[in-house]
Amino acid sequence: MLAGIAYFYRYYMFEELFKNIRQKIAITEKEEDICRSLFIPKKFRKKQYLLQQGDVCKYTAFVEKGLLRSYIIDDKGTELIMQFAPEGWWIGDLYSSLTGEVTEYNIDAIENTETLLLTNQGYEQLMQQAPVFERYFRLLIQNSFIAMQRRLKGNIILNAEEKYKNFIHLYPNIVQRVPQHNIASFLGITPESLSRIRRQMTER
Amino acid sequence: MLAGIAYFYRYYMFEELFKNIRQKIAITEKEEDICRSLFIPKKFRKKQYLLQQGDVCKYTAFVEKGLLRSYIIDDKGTELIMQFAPEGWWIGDLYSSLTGEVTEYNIDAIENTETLLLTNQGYEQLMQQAPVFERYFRLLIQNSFIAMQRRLKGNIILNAEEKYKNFIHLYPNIVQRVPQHNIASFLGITPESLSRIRRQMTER
DNA sequence: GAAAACTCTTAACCTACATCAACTTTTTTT
DNA sequence: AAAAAAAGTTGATGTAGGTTAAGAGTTTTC
Repeated sequence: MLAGIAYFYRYYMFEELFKNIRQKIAITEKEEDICRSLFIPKKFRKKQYLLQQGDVCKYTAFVEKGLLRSYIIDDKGTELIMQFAPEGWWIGDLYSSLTGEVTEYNIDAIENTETLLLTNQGYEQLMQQAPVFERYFRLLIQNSFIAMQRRLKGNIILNAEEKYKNFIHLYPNIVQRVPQHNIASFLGITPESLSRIRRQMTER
Repeated sequence: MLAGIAYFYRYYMFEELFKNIRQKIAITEKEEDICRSLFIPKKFRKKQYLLQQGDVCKYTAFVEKGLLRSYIIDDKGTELIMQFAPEGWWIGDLYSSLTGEVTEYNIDAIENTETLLLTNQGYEQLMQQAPVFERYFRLLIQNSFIAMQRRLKGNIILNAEEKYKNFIHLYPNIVQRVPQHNIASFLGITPESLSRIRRQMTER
């Protein structure tokens, strides 16, 4: 009976992950089990850190429920949000994980969040034990790259208002869930500017 | 004798490519041959297009010698250079290749350039015939993603002068090889601004 | 449920960089 | 080697968005 509960619990925990994986590749029962053995469920309460600058990144996190953010802090002490990670997104610092160098990123929870952590070794093991994941991660990073390229482009050619409209269009759900100044930070504009832009948008 | 020359020629053509591949993965003679059968050597003269906006991207190019650029043209008709691709770099439009949608990118040659083209089917065949390349491309895109992320960050937090200095630091060789207004375009600043920045830098 | 800590708004002022326009220098074409 | 085209410079002027500062909500904490 206890085992049954544990099984159910584990099954429930991996729901989003397997949904996400199956959108990209076909996996067998066995490969599912490998995942269950390698991923570590972990919850983060609001404001709790998954990674802090100066650390070496040990995990890449998959978000099952909730919302994380990664950001850097520049010379003047201003935050620049690099990524929001709601349900179904991965977050971490690939560079630090790969090289073992310390990270400049901070990752913390905007909402109470349930994650599945994959350690760096876990990642290697996954690749060896279930090589289909080579393809899964290739596709994942491919999409991230394309998204990042677009974001860069938007960042250069759009003005502040267009950036905001574009953001609303791309991530309507995130707009509802994060404080406004976080969106400003993601867009690379000041909270004051965003506030003015929003007023102008309603005035017209 | 002719076969000998052809062989030598082909060997020579693939030099950079194999060097690049071997930095990431180990490949066998057989896999080398598969490459030789799938890549199409093609030269581009200065200003010649590899891809134009409105086309569907059919090839991804590896640069053996020379220098290509990819850029988009915004509403006001200004070019934004997304990438310079000197020897040892890949260039194309991943999104258009993957989806079959038309591209917004233009790719042309800044210098006379020798490339190896991989068609979209060629890519699929390569993956099937030599699955190690799944890993090669994953690593490749992983690095591109990290680089893109850094570029975005720099673009948001640095001022124009810092962006230029950063560029010189990262790509000293490219600075020598491309016209100054192309660098301005890559950095998302005007040629006039870059000219003024350079004057200020020598004055001090 | 009062205090403290965030979050958002508004206004006055400032600045980095864009725009426009004219001119010089370099490179390419014929 | 002249003409044309492309690349780079310089100055005057404009402006989007940053900065500073103060106040008004809102949410969290104890």
